[in-house]
Amino acid sequence: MDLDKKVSIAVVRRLPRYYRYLADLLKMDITRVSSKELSARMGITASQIRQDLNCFGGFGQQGYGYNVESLYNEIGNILGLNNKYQAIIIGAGNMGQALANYTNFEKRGFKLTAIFDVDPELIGKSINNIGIRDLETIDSYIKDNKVDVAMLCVPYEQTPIIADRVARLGVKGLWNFSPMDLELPYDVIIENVHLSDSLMVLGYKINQKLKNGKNKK
Amino acid sequence: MDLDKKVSIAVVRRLPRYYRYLADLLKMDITRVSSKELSARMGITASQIRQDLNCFGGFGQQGYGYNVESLYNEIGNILGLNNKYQAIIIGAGNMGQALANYTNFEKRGFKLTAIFDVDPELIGKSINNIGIRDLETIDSYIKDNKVDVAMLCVPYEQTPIIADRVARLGVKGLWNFSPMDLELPYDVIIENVHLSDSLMVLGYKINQKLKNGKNKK
DNA sequence: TAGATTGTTAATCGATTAACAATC
DNA sequence: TAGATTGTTAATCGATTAACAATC
Repeated sequence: MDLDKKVSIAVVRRLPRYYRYLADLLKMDITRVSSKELSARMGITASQIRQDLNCFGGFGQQGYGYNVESLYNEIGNILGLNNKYQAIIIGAGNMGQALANYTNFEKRGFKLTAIFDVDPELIGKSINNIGIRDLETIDSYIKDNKVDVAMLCVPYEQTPIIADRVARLGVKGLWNFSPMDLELPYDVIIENVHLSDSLMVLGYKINQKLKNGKNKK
Repeated sequence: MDLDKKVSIAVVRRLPRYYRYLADLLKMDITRVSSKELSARMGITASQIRQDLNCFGGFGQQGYGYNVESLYNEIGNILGLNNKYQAIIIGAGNMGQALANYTNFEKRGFKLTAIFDVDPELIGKSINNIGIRDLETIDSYIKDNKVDVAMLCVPYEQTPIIADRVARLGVKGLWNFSPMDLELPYDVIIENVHLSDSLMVLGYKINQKLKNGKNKK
């Protein structure tokens, strides 16, 4: 419980995985788990599991292991899933609509409150009970509603412009779906989802496998 | 050009980023770039850039740097963007539809040939000129059409079942959008897009920032 | 108590950065 | 040629793994 030594991003990115595996165990009514058992399930070393968890506190008990439910809750807290960060989606195209239909924002610590677009066809409609508003009105909306997070699903060229605009208005975090690395001169947290990068990496991996297959002959 | 020392995944995941930045330079009609200049743009060290590129070959020239266009093409080749991996989308819900509307598959080395779903309302319709077929018919489709990649956008519970099914049929790679880590006893390449994990990490980062802000006072 | 398993320190491994000879 | 910049080796840094005393 002392900490505030900086936790590396590698550790942080494993937290949601732990959380998922613990949810599975919970569902199976398993009440305790050792780092060794979890290691076998997850395919990472028991040592790493213990190291990772100890970045945040001593959640286990010698000779016993970890209580599944309490560890699950602890990790949920660390991830801030109990938050209600006010979130908006900008861009109601395919990706924006897919996101808007995501039903687990609240379980992840977010609350979707509005969607914005420029298309008159879309403005006024609703997705999942969330209204689509005119992008022109976004400034006052953010000011009035203390928006914490903007989810950016706008076309490539628009992305840096909109990102800058909402960052100026005090949004704390951006979830960016455009294939670019945003650089903002503000103190804004950015989490990128680079789908096309991921796709290219998939292509690379398949190539490698095929190549190696041939070489082995 | 010797290589086949294994390239680490960290390096591979940077390749699409290099590719994007080089595309930007190309668009600006910049013909040459040094690792130092690229370093300044990308915010990674020049040393790392040179190390990364030299995993694949000596693309530069002493005293000159790198030719933007040829480096761009080289990286495209390494990523296999000239491939035409036959791809199908399984699940025509929100995410599946968003993917189906993605227009750059061919630029990324993939060709979308079919979409599958179980919903009678959807079967027979088309997205982006690609027909939605009955999931029941997927086995014969994969056999007849030599499908390389399946993009999994099916509900959580279905995912491992469908993944196993298409893996058995010889699909080479899976692009998985379900929040689970697929484990298949086959030699299948898996690339995960864990959107909810990404969202939780965003939440974590925002929490940390807020916490540190308070501590600093 | 004896056995099990953590929390934590120390050792190893791999990735990043620095340095510089090679060379365009 | 002199200057610039690569390719590559060596040094550093950080993350993962191993080991084990502490303790439930």
